[in-house]
Amino acid sequence: MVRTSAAEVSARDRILEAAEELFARRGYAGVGISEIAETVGLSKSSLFHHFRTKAQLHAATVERILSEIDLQLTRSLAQGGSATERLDRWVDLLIDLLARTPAHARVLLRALFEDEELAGDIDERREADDATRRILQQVSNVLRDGMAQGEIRAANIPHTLQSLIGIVVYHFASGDFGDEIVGASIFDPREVERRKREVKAFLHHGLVVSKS
Amino acid sequence: MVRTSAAEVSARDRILEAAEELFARRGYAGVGISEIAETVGLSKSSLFHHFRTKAQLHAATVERILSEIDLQLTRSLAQGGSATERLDRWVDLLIDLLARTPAHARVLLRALFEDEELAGDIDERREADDATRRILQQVSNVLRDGMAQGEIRAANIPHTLQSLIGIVVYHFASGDFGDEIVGASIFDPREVERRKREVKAFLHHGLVVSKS
DNA sequence: GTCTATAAACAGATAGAC
DNA sequence: GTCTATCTGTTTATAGAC
Repeated sequence: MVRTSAAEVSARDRILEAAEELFARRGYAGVGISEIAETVGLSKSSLFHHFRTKAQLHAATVERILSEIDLQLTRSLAQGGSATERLDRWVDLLIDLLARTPAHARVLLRALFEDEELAGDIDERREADDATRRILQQVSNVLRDGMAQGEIRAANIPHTLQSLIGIVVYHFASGDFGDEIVGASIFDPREVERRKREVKAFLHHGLVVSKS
Repeated sequence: MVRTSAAEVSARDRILEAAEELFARRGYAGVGISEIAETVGLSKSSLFHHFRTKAQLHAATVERILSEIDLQLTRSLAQGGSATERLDRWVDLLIDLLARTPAHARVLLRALFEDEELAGDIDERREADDATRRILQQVSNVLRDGMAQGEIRAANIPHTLQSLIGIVVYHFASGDFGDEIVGASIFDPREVERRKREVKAFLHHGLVVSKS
């Protein structure tokens, strides 16, 4: 990987930033290479110098997001604490990461749906899959630990993972629809803080008031 | 609206079925009119006889799904019961509806993300929006009733709606990724039943074991 | 590393015959 | 209601100069 020497952002990174924004808004098939090139201020052909195909550019975009999230979550979970504390911290941090860059959640969810048309064996895709596995393995470990300690209810772990993804990632990918439901921008700092509180309260108490 | 006289499915409906399947797999921009036409066994031009534009065909596809879901959920909620009972029934039925037709959840979630490129004022889109509003209003009412009765915890209703959508709809839209997480097809009847149990347990108890 | 020019395929949509 | 033929613009990708 070639790095530019100084503080200036490399052409490669500027392409990836523009691509993320556009892929988030219109998906893989909805964005043309020429449109990304225009946004960056390069010609179409220059993009093909940095990325062999459109599919590889997309895979690199997804990989960049997942690697960053994996890095930060790993660092946070390493700080220790009870399973409940780690789970709460995981939720807070993931929400912060997805709220800071609105394009993240959308690109990630869309990438899930677009797995069929992005099937080829691209290095970046394999790295993205690895990052995904690491992220999921770490939450699984927290849940398993919590269950062993009696801190966390004995739920089915895979289905719990799916619920956590649905609750956190879907919300920040829901765009105008989400805005309309909550009556404000889902990325408004006040609404982000509210989301953290509501998600954690959901995890701690569920919705239904216990009769016991 | 023109209806064929007998049991045979109209060309319009055959187009909508093929369109749903394809839009679910590759999204709005990823599917060509000619591909849909080929699947149905008609020429490209024949599709333009039934639907003025590609955007209208897509809107009609989404509208058909939402109207069916709205109809069934309305019927179910009308059967009465406590707020908790109605909420549980709502979850069970929505999961059944999304599990019965794998394309449904994907088309719906993708439509959320593709709101930008489908902005025009199409009749079918307005009807789809109305159905969505009715569906959400009905769950909101259940939640509000339950809170008034002390059956349901005093949570923020919009954020709770988002969580419910994330937990139920995302799961059935997650495709191969979801399959890999749960270690089986998410549409396998056993896994669907498990999803119902896990979601309801989540709603009733949360994840964390209460210390009180 | 960036460019212009171009290839070859495909998109959505329309005209008009039957 | 379905068809063939066609228009116009756009797509990904490549060749080759600088």
